[in-house]
Amino acid sequence: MIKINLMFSKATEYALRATIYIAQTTTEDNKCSIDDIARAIDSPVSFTAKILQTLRRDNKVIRSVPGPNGGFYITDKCRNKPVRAVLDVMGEGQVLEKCVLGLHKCSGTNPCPMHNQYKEIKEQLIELFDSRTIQDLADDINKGGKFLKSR
Amino acid sequence: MIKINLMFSKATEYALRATIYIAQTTTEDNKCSIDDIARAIDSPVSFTAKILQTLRRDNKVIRSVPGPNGGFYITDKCRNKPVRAVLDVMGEGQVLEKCVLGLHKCSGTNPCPMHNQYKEIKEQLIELFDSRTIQDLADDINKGGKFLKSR
DNA sequence: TCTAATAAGGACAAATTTGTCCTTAATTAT
DNA sequence: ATAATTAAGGACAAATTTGTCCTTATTAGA
Repeated sequence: MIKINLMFSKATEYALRATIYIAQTTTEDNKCSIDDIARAIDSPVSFTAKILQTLRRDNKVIRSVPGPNGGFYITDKCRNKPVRAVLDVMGEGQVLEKCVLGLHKCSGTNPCPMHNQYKEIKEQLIELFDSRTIQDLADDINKGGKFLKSR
Repeated sequence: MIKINLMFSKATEYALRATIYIAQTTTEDNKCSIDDIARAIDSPVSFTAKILQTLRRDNKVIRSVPGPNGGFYITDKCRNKPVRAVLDVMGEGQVLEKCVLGLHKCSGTNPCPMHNQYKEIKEQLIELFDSRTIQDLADDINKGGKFLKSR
């Protein structure tokens, strides 16, 4: 049995991929369904449905309407949010700040032995998730050569 | 309820801290006990015991002997292994290679939209865990100003 | 050899994460 | 209004991770 964890929970990985897919394929007038999304990002349908509920909470990331021609979509305002917004709504916003060795309080004044070197990497990670927007990543896919599932 | 996951499992975090503590405080003639370790790294005793069993497997990272004056210690050979060795024995050696979006096969030929930028960060992470040795980190602590638990 | 000290190991329990299924609610089109 | 379509939401189940506890094995020393 091989381990494959890193960085984010499965739920957050699905959330990131789903959000990017929604940004890539929908407008307010052209929504997509749970089934579309799960197929496109290669995720379990029912679990994905749960995650989409979280993503739409308070309209922070995506929106949805039920009924015929309903489904999920994203507003222009949300498209332009940093990817970090997805982490936040999934409750993993602080993940990028965490200590590699798991100290509850690891900082310049109480550093773990990895702190100083890891800090620089951490800053790049934070910059990456704060500077790239959801739309940004969707555009990458539409330009071609980038994917949301393995082939 | 706040989330605090990142990067490694709790088990691996404890494993890293425990190994560093053992390198910091023991020699073949001066071992330390499970209780010492759990106290020093602020981890649950019984769970730590389990993790230590894994770490000593095949003498890959640490060694142990039961009985009076027994306990855990590390050989010079193992001290000088990269921290990556701890990840390997904990079954998380591949963690650093993983895709941030969770694609099973994310690579230059099948990249996720984060791949290119994340690759550079990933390389630094790998370099960090491959270049720093266990003893290295233990020395940091002995020099003072670095810690294995929060104060 | 006996006892004490210590780790090894198995069985189990609790907590969390991942996932499914079914019913209800909302929306649209007829 | 009614029917069809779709998401919302709750209850539950499975899998994994985290953690505990108890018994056994090993070692050292008296």
